[in-house]
Amino acid sequence: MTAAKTRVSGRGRPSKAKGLDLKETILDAAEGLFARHGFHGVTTRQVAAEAGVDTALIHYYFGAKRELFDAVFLRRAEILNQAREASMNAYVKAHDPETPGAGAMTVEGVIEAFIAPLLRISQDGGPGWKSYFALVAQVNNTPAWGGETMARFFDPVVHQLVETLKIVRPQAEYRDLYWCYQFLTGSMMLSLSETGRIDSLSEGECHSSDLEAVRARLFSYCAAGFEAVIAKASSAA
Amino acid sequence: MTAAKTRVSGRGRPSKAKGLDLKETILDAAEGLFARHGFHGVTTRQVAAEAGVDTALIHYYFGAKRELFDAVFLRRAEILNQAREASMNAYVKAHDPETPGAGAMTVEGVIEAFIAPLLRISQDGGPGWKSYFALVAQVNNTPAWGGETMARFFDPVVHQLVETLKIVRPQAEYRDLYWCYQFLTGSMMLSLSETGRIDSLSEGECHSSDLEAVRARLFSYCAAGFEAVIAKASSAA
DNA sequence: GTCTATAAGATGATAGAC
DNA sequence: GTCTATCATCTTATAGAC
Repeated sequence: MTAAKTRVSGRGRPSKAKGLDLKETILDAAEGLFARHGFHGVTTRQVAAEAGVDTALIHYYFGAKRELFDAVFLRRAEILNQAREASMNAYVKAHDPETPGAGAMTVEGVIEAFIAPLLRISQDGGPGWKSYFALVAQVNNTPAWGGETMARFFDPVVHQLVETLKIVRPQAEYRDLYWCYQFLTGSMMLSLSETGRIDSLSEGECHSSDLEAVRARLFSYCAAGFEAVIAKASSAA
Repeated sequence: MTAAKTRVSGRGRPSKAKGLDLKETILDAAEGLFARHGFHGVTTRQVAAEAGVDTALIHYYFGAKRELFDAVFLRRAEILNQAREASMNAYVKAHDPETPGAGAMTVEGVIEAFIAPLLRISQDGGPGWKSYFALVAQVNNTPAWGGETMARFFDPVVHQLVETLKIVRPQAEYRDLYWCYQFLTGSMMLSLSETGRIDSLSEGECHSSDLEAVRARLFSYCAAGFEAVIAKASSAA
């Protein structure tokens, strides 16, 4: 539906050194389509049409279709990881016990430091980021190559989360923290993908695009869940 | 990989009135493949090969590819809904205030009545059910036609959950209950789809196939989350 | 860098023999 | 009911002109 950015037809002299812009245009188009229909649900022709470029250009820039997908996935993963790592480091630093007057870290605080950057980026980052989160959510639930892809890109920051939580609750077992992380990531990814299901389910009471509503609830929801699981495990031991 | 059930080749006289069995065989094959690779990631030829039947038979029995998918999705949805509805009705009845000696309903109890049937079916139902849950999880995170499909099949039982929770916590706002349900379903679906990611993430500490571990944590995790969100909303009002 | 043209093969679906 | 054979179309990807 959406055509090319500037030029309508590919006629005549390409308006100079568009190479890099075109590459981004193709990535944007691919990102949106992959997010909506999945890897196999999109053809390179569709991507070319959406980007307003020729099919051959896609192969010229990215090679095979799967490489295009990886390029889409990789483009924002780095930014995401840096934002989350910085957020968690800042939280830990702000609650350094050596710092006078700094309060102690809390489970909810750590979880907020882990999730909040994603909500903020989704809210302020524009439609490309919305598509990207939907894409990640889909990959996360794809058994075939999803688990491997997620691990490759996002495992380090998750380990950072778990280790930080282990500092806050030293008595907690790692297996409880990992299970709780799985619960957390399921909730978080579904919320970030904004599927619209809660809109119809709640008959207009809630809107999946309302990430402020997510922010107001998800942190305390997850924190209470973590605490409950940890407490239950301790009492059973 | 897996060949046909009984006959090795399609040669000779088909061993009588196999029609219904074959239909199920095709559905089983399609279910497993769709669960792993999604709708567009599977070809009718692959389904035919996996089922050990001819390609034409698939169209003879089910028509178009999308109709085959719907048949796969529908086959177990009904069973699932009945199991969950029965479980929740039984829980409500067991805690009827009119019944002498019956304790009051709890948030955790209601949530357990909602989720436990799925865990039990996945544990006792065989590999077909495992595939089915992975398939539902994938559809749940598919923006294109996923939301609509999920709504069509599973909205009623979710409304039943929300209404029952509203009885247990009358002061809770519906929007809080719907948001918490979204968090719950994200956790639940990811756990049921057994993607294997937690296995590598936890370096062998946890296994996604260990639904007993999920059972031991998910109910209390979600219940604590619901309570926290409800409490926060009340105090803010 | 960008387009035209096309190769080489896979895909959903059907008609008709048995 | 089941299989053979095939159509018409679409797919990814490349070679080569400009």
